[in-house]
Amino acid sequence: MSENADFVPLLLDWFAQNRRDLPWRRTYDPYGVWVSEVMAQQTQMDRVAVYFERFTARFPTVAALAEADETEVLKAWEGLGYYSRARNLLAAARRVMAEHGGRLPADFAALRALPGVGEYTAGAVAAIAFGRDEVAVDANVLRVLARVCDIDAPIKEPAGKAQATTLARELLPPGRARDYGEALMEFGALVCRPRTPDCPACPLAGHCAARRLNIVPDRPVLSKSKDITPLDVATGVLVHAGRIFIQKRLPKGAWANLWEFPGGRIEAGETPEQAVVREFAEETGFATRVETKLAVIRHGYTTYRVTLHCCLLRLTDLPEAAPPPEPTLTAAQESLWAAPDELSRYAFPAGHRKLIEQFGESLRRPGEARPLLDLSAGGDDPPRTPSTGKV
DNA sequence: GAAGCGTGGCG
DNA sequence: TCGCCAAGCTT
Repeated sequence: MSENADFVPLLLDWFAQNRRDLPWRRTYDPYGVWVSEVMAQQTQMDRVAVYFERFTARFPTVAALAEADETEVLKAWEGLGYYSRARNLLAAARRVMAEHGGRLPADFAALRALPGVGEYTAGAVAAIAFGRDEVAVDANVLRVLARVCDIDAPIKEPAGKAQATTLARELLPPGRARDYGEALMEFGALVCRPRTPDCPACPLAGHCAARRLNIVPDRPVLSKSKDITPLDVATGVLVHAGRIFIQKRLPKGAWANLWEFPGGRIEAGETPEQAVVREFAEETGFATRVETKLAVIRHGYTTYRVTLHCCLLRLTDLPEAAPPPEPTLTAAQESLWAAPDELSRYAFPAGHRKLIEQFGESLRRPGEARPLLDLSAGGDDPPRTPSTGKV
């Protein structure tokens, strides 16, 4: 692989000309770099930038974050996914206050010891925020090195990662870890892209082993992909006396500590309406009936592709004037009856947030003869059947 | 080592 | 529509 021995100066030149203007690059404040790197885990930079601005405006320093409630932090993270990142970030901020005097440590090992900081993030913060000679090997770096240096091991598996990491360290120009690390990743994101590498415009083309061998489509070597399971889920918006029932999920597993409408998997032979009534009874003890179907929302997560059937529910055998009953919770740690305009305070999974936006929109639409969802209580006559559009 | 953990964009 | 993929970490 002698042909690539000298590509790093070209890479640094390219970066100097093509560096994106990302918010944390204005000052490289360590706290900002850290937040951006945690947000960037399994997330593309264009999305990170939007959340970053809002998050750091609300929590501008380690101290400000450390003093926050988890509820607020999750709300600021809402829609970004992988919510354990937010909970770990908060826990780490509190530890930085307690153990590091409120200043993020510059040392790789001390960074690596913080919750939510793995090999990548520790290297990225050490190099980018503090200029330490460390490497940050993310999916971009793996792909770039697999192509330029012709790594033939599956690049996401330990052997392939180890080869790439060794190469990345050997190629690191001492004292320039920040530019080098950012350049490798930026180059992977903008030029040496996953399925559409821009080889004709590539400044490293003359140094790329995969290009010389005409095997760019075969680099990196990919692992076998996992199956995606289709899943039908029913969820219910229970309305009583103008308030909506929501519950806070358990502290472990998917969407830990986020709020939601109760619901669950539609079993074989069940209709969505039957499933949501059954699930509601199991999770809250409430006896309900379906008043109307509100929406069908499609979304995916990890190994599932979910079709979410959303129903408007009413309590059976309870007058609207009666006070909201107390649930017996089996799938949640807490619950409450929220006024419609209070729902925006809580963090919901994306599918449920879409549902809220949809029926919130119908509330605000004045031209309709009757709102899609009538939250103004009473509820004697059911609303018109809405069109179950995808969201 | 493998699986769990979100979401949205794109070809 | 569908599969792939993203500046990964934890258990």
